[in-house]
Amino acid sequence: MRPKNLIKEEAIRSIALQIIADEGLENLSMQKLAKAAGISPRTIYIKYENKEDLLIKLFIEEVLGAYEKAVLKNFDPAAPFAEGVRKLWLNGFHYLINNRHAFALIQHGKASPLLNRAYQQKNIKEGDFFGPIQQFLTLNVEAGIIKYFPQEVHRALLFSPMLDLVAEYFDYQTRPQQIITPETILACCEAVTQGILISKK
Amino acid sequence: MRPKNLIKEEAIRSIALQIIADEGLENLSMQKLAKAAGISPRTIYIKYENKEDLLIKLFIEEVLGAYEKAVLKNFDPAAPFAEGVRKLWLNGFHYLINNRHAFALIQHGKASPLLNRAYQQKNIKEGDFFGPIQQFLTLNVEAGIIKYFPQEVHRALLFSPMLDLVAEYFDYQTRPQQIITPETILACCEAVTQGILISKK
DNA sequence: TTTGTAAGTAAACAAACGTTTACTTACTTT
DNA sequence: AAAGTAAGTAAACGTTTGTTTACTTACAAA
Repeated sequence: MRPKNLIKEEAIRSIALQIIADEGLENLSMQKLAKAAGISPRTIYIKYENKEDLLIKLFIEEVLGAYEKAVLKNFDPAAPFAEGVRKLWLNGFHYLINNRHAFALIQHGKASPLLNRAYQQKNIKEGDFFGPIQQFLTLNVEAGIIKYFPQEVHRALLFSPMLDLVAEYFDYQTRPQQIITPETILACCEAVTQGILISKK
Repeated sequence: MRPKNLIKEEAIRSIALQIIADEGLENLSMQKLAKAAGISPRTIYIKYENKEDLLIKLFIEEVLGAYEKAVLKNFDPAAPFAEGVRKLWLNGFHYLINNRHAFALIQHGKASPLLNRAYQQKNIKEGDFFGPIQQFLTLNVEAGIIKYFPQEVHRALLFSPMLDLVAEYFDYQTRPQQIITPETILACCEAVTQGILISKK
């Protein structure tokens, strides 16, 4: 039996991400993708059931999986709160600005009903997505260091500004001066941290 | 000369928004839209140059315009900082949870290169988009009440968690218990406010 | 070295795409 | 009341869509 050509599999995924980032999800077609990857449309269907299957696997496995790994790299849930948040911010920020295509699909994941549903199902099936972060937050709530919120709310407060700053970073890449510097990121990280600390009166 | 039927114009816009919210931008087609609105495809082309023109006008005029108006309703740039932010949060949150279709297109605006470009151009042409908020922030920076950041960064810190919470609100609408309550919103609003205040030591 | 078989290709399928053509309708102006 | 005209329709344009059919290729196992 002829073995799968893994290089072609990788080409499909990376070129699909590139088209989505440059032209949007609405402009990705199977035929365009095949032509850009230098393969027959049929070959895509050997590796993926159909277009939806390709998009979902791209989003969940290729993008979210790698993003989670990058964010959690060298992260210690037992670290002091401010230090832990800083680690997560810097990991996430550096990964995303160096992986523009992945960031683009993450943004699509918040807009497209198809990807949104897939994400919700993944979150339900594997409750431990970004598990160490949940553990980290629970520890700090129980220690009376930060305010209690449901985990989704904690995530919105702590990390959604970071994603917005990545978007601004890319916007400013085409302009003469970048305003999203490493110092900006650290200052913003401190601000969100300060926001959910229980203030010592 | 036969006058334009404004009811049909409104139908095109509202049904387009509905399709985008329910099926995603990638599943909106001119023929599908015409059929759903009970009109001929040609009629859409009387009011819009082409599909891109329709999407951009929907996004900029119909959605962002109305959103800006709702957020700024009864907002006073001279109000105390915490009070002003609270007003903006409540205005925005209530508008978005009552206008699911508008929220969906705003999310697409962050993902789709077409809409993203259109937004950037609008922002460059009319520098006063969300002008009263800029004024409000400048006032509070100059008074030494809040930390200085570029306006885009201020907006990321103050408002991106709110949009994320709206997304969570809709996610939880299909589940037995809503976790994003008015109390949650107020508590989160206080957290982001606390984050950018200059702490009195 | 031959053979079995899944991986891969080129070409095609019907359906749907964005947009236009040819025509009719309804209202304003005279 | 008649004429002029932009709004509107039904049907079609050529192209592209997602997916499949019929065939070839390249490798593992025998």
